[in-house]
Amino acid sequence: MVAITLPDGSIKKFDSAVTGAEIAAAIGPGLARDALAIRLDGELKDLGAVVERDARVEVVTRKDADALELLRHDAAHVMAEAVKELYPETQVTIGPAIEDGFYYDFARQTPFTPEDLERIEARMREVVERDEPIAREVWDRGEAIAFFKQQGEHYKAEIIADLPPGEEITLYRQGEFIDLCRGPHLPSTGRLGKAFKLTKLAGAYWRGDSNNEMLQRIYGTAWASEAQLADHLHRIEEAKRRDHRRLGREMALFHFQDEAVGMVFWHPKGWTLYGLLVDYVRRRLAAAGYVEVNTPLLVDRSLWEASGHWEKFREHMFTVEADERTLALKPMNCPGHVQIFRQGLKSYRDLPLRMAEFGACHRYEPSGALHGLMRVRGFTQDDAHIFCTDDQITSESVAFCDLALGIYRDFGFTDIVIKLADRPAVRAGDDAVWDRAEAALKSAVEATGLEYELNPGDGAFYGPKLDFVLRDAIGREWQCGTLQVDFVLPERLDASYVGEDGARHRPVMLHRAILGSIERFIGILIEQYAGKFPLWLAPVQAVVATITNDADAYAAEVAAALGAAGLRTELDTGSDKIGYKVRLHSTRKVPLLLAVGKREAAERTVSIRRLGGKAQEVLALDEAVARLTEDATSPIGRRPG
RNA sequence: GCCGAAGUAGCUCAGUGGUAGAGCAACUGAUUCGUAAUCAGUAGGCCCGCGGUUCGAAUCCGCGCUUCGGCACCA
Repeated sequence: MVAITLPDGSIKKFDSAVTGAEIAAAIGPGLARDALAIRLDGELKDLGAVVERDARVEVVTRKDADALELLRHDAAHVMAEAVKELYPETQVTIGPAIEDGFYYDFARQTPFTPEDLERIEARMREVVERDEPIAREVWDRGEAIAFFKQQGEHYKAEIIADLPPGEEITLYRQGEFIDLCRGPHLPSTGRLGKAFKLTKLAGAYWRGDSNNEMLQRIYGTAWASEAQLADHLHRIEEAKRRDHRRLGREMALFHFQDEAVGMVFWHPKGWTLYGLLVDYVRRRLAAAGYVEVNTPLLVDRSLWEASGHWEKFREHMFTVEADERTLALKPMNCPGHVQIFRQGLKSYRDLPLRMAEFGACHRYEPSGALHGLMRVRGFTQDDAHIFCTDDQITSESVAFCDLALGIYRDFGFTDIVIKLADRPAVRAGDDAVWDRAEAALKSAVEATGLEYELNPGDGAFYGPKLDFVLRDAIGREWQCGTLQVDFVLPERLDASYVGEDGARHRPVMLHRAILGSIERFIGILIEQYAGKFPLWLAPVQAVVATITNDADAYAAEVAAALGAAGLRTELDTGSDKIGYKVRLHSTRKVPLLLAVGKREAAERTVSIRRLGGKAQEVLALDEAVARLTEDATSPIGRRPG
């Protein structure tokens, strides 16, 4: 007797062991038809899995969130089957389900072409049409290895040979195609349905190691319904429309060109934005007790040798020869800050010393890593180093988390994941110090009340760190802030302070950034806001547009009044119709459009239209200036001057 | 850096061996209009670069550069 507890709490009894399919059938014919798999005591299993003892069972259908992973995993297998049919000389390797879809890595001499992709997708649809049953088989390890070797599938044989001893070797067979797989799978290929699409071709290293040969990866997306697929494709289009590289060009914010690969040419409107961000952060830092400094871009090699960068970071540094010496463009600001710290004797009374710099850094990034503003070779960090005692690590960490989260909130980021990376295998400093530093970071994160993830062993060699990952308006994640504890650099560069006891001590350095790089953060903001910046950040805040040229003189007066009140204002006295001007400035994403015609000129009013809205608000000029300057106030109050 | 694809007007793209094109943007003129496109005209090109094949190359071939999609990298 086997008693199966269903999700609604009811219990079905069977005389002997039953399969998932039989359980579904016992509940109802509709469910039997829709069943894809079961969840047995919380664990996903094939529909054909046998339940031999009392258990909780849920029947999984397309409507369940679990179904997506199954569908995607099956899509990968169906793709592999299609590829083997079309190109039998191809070897299969691995093909997992991933976010939004799946991929499969293949080994093949001649690369796949975009036309091959179409053929493969068409063949996949035939495999689905055939509705081949998918059967699970348990194999002996040696036999499985011999089988795949004999099939010419050397990668599969290698994977099996590397599986931990004692692990059950399961193969899944569908039609002529048989693949090593942990499962679970759908009962047949027909259940995959039609809601899938192959999306891109890419290279990928075998086992993710760049020392290995490169395989060919085919990516696809798969969903439970065609409506979901259409939604997904629509989201991709939406993301393209938000792409900061496209918006940056359209909005005349910046450009790149071949003579300065990976470095930004900031245009007037982009530089306005840049300045606004720096100004905002500068005032936040001042309020949080930081001092600001500036250190040289070009520094002699000897300092980088002393700091350890020459040894660990050399290949990412640009160098310059001059005066028979080798200078390096700074890739980081920390060694420079230690030089300032070392000027003059420091007392424990000087600590914590929070030293900030909008530090222009250059790094020779691999060419394939460059990506618009997000990954550049010349950028400016909102960097700071906090020199403090061991005892101050906790309070400084808590204060930093508070500051960072406040800043993120001002830009509309509230969905933030914090990652705590602790000691790596190879590290500097003794364990007692690591214990304290890790505990300090942990208590700082806990004080924020936010959830955090542990990245075990992912800390820097010189200390543990917290990373702040923001999730933007369309769900993408960006790592921005960081807080790193460093016990090593003060030692290497001989920073010290005099303690209460009159003896010399090593300070601890906390490396920290909030936006990360200004360039990158602007890229993120462009995409977060889809170019429609909040009023305080918009490069052009208002356009005064005339309805007829009779209002030109008054319009100039309105624009001047707004400009005098500190609003970034443009005047449009062109001879186009007001409808055209509304459209033009709307597509340019100007937040405020002030239309003035004969009526406004006569009454000394303005008609305000806000971006995205249709409503117009007619206000007296003085009132409008007061209202709009109020609306344009930055989150930390009016800009001085 | 590695695999693949692409590079034609400011932008989006057509042109696949025989006189470089369209739409939008720009410029000029007319129009003076009440909230997402007024009309007409003009101008705009080392077709990424360098070699090669050919009577002839934007088009075919080779090399290089850059960009895009991934992989690796992101101390």
